[in-house]
Amino acid sequence: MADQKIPQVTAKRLPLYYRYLEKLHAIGKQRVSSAGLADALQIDPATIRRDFSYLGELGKKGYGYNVTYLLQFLRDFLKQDEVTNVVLIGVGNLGTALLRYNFYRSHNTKIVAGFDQDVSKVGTEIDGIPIFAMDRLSEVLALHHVEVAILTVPASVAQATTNFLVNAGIRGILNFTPARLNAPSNIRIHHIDLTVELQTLIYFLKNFPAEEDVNDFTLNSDGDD
Amino acid sequence: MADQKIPQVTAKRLPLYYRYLEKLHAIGKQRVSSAGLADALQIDPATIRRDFSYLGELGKKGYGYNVTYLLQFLRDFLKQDEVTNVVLIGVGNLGTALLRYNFYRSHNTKIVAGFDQDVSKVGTEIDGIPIFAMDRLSEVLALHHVEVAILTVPASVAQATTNFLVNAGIRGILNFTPARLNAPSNIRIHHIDLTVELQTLIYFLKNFPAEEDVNDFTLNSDGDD
DNA sequence: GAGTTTTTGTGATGAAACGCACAAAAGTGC
DNA sequence: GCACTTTTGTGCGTTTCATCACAAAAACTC
Repeated sequence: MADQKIPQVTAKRLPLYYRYLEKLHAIGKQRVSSAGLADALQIDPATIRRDFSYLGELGKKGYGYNVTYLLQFLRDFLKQDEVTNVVLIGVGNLGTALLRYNFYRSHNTKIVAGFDQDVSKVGTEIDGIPIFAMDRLSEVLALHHVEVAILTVPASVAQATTNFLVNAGIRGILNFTPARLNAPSNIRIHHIDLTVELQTLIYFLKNFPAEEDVNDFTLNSDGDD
Repeated sequence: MADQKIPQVTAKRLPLYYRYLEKLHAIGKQRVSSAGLADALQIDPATIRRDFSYLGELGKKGYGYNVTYLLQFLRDFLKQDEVTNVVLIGVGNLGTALLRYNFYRSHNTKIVAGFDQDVSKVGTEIDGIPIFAMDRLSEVLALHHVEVAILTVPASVAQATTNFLVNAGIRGILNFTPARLNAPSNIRIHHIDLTVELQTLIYFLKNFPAEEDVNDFTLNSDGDD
C-alpha cells in the first residue's frame, strides 16, 4: 500500500529509524521530533522528515511524531513481524561469526542453516544452527522458504557458488566476498566489502587529515602535498 | 597532479580497480580497456574512465590502459606500499573473525593488536595477534603508530569506547556496531551495519521483486549511507 | 600508409539525493 | 482565547554522481 517508490537511500535509513524508535519506546518516550531523531542518528532533520513523507503524513505539526504510532507503522511497513529465513554459505571464520551474530533476536531475520563443503563441518551445529553439505541446499530452501543467502565463501569459488545458489532459487545475496558476482538481473546482490571499507577509510585519513564534519564527505584537498 | 578533488564514490571504487588490476597483472595481461574493466567489475565504462580521469590521463586512445602502469599508479596513489597498522577493539565473535581475516596478505593493512576487557582473553593470541586490556591502548597505539581502529564491541559500550579511542589518539574508526557514534568532526567514522544491510536487501526483495541493478555495492559510512 | 577500428577523455545532460527555508498547522502559556 | 512557540511537510535550489555521445587520437589492417 504505502510504497510507491521509495528512494534507495531512504529504504536504507528506515531500519535505522526503526531501531532507534524501538529504543525510545523501550524507555517510555511518547513523542519525538525530527530534530530529536536527527541528533541521535546524525542525519539532517529535513532528510528525516522527507523520508517519512514518502510513507505518508506520519507526524503532527507542532508536536512531532508519536513514538508508538511511528514504530508500529514502520514495523508494518518493514514487515518486521514476518520472520525471514536466510541461509549462510561458507562456514569459515566470518561465516561462523555471522552464524553466532544472532540477527534474529533484534530483527526478524533468522539464519536457518549453514552450508559448507568441508565434510568435517557438515553435520555439526553452530549456536543451534545446523551445517549441511551443499547438495542439501534445494531441500533446505524449500523447507524453510528461503530466498536470501549470505555468502561468505572464499572469493575463488564465489562465482560458482552464486550460480549454484541462483539455480537453487535464491533471489537475494548478501555478498561478503570481494568477487563481483555475475547473476541474472532479477537477482538482487548487495556487497559488503570489508577490505574496501577499511582501505577507503585509510585513504581518506591519509589524504584528507583533520577535515570537515564526520558526516561530510566532501573532499577538497586543501593543497598540502 | 593527482589529487585535487576526488569524489567519494570514486575513492571507494579505486581499491576495486586496484584489486582487479592485480589479478590481470598476475595472469600476464598487458592492457585493458574501460569496457574490459566494466565487464569484470560491473561498473559502467564511462564511470570508470571518469574515475581515472580524476587521477590524470592514464590511458591511451585506441589502446586502453597499460595494466602494469595503471597498477603501479594506483599502488602509489593508494599508498599500497606503506603498511598501515590498525587495532581491533572488542574480541567477540565478529572481532575474532576479523582478526583471522588477514587483511594484511592482500592489502597492506595489518591488525597489530586486539583489545578486550574480558580478562580471560587478555594475554592470549589469535592468529598471532596479541590481545590486550584496554588500559594498554595508548601504549600500543604509540608503539605501532596506529590511527585506525576497528570497532566490534557490543553496541551498549560503543559510545564510551569511542570516547576512549578518540582520547587515545585514534583518528579513524570502522564501526561494526549499530550505534551511531558521536565524535569530534576531525574523526572519520565509517559504518558497516550488518543488520541494516541484511534488512535492506530483504526489503528490496519483498517490495521490488525482479528489478534492475544487480550491482549495488553501496555501503554506509555515516552520512554516506 | 590510407582507411578502418578501437578507445580514451570530457562536455553536456540527466537523475538522485540533500538540505534550506517557509507556510501552515498544532501545541503551549498566561 | 489570544499571542507565541514548535514542528511538520514540501517547493525548490544545490550538490553529487552516472551516463550518453562524440571529437580526437592511437592502433590495427592490408
